Amino acid sequence: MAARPAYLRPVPAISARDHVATELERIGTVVTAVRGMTVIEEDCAAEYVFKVVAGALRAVRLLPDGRRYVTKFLLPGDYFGFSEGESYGQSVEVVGDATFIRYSRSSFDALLARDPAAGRRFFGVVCGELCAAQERLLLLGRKSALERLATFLLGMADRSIAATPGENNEVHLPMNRSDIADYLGLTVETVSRLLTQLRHHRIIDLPTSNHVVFLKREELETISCGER
Amino acid sequence: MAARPAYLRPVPAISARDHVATELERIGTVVTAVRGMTVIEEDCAAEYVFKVVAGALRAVRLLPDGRRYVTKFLLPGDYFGFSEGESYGQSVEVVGDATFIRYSRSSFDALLARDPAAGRRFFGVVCGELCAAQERLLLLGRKSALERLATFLLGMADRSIAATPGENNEVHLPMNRSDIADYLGLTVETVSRLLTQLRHHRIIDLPTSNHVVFLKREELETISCGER
DNA sequence: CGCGTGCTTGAACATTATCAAACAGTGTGG
DNA sequence: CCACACTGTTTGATAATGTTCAAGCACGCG
Repeated sequence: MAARPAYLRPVPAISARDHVATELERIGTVVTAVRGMTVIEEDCAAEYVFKVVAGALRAVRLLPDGRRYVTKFLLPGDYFGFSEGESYGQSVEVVGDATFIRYSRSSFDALLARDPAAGRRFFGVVCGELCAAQERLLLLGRKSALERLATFLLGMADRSIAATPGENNEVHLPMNRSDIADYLGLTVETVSRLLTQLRHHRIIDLPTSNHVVFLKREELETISCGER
Repeated sequence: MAARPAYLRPVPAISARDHVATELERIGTVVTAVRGMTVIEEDCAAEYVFKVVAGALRAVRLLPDGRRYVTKFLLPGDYFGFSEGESYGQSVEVVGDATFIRYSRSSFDALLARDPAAGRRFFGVVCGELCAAQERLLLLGRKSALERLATFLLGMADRSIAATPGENNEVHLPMNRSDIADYLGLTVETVSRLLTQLRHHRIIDLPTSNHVVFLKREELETISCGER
């Protein structure tokens, strides 16, 4: 088997073999997109809902003066494009070549309208997203730069495919320093400095700038929840 | 009519007169709670879902060392207690004496299971919450202290009852400085200093410490989105 | 080989936090 | 009714964390 980085290994389009999954399969189209492409543009008509199959994307919001915030990194299994109103609330761009499934909003809505199981399913999905967002509000509101970075690294490790959460000891980071900084509410320089600081303390290793190895996972965990 | 502050004026328990509302009405119990009470405790079994009728509450998350973050202020019309798993993800405490409706999780789930309209409704509600959370991620990640405060004041004005959004020129703040600080990821001192700064620039007035009057709304709006 | 992009490192600076103290408003008990 | 205590707010001086600006380095690509 070819040595593809984990984030590029595809996962099955639909994981749970239930009837909601079958219905979704019927209405979805598989799409691939290359690095840098914009999949969704903020304030444009919300015509589709998506699910990531492989690769990585980022959800982005901008301030009028150009300051950028990365709301979320989208990895295999994640949905995106949900919106309450007529238009999308944020842009979504491709970080590393990605494959995803596209569902038209009208057929998605029709599914919700006729099938209570689908409604409950997606209600749960969005509740989970909301909970994750709250976790990040805590991170941005009350954690130090180092704590944010440690939390991020552990979180990425837990989210990577085919990893037992809490046990994965290396991560490939599909995004660059600038994306990480904008995700953690820091600057590129600070992210870079803290990574080298962790490296000098032999808590992580950085074989390449996108490949992180945890040398002392427990210590990272201690840092991440602010216990020092 | 008694001069009750707007945040204590009750709103109808159920606003939209549709059949989902009727179903909800059947399964809800009205509850009142006094200032300081804990309605939901983080990590406890998620047995109920709630909807605020009057008053104000705060959703809170804690770090092991005691740092606190206020995830959201809950005002009349807001739902709370949604959770993906078995337990709540955050605590909810009463800020100003509150009245709310309590729905048991099992009857709420049953409603979702039999009624597609209910599923869609709450899917939409949670999507809206998610969007608001993303707005706040941008605020915490990329806005300055002053920008955060301006955004907060305008946001509270828009959310107060019986106000035309964008036109309300005064707000009563049911929460104290410490709550505001924990909501904006700042300290009490910074919040206080920035409020007096806005007052000295005659952008707001503070007849009492919880009553804010907008003297130059446009300027607040300019500040809030970082255009200066 | 040279260019470009992204990453790292350093020095000076700014913003916001921390520590400390004074002040205001409210309720309680003498 | 006043003194007192309590809580919440404001203000000041100092310090820390993270930013900004600037330059050098590394890797990949034409």
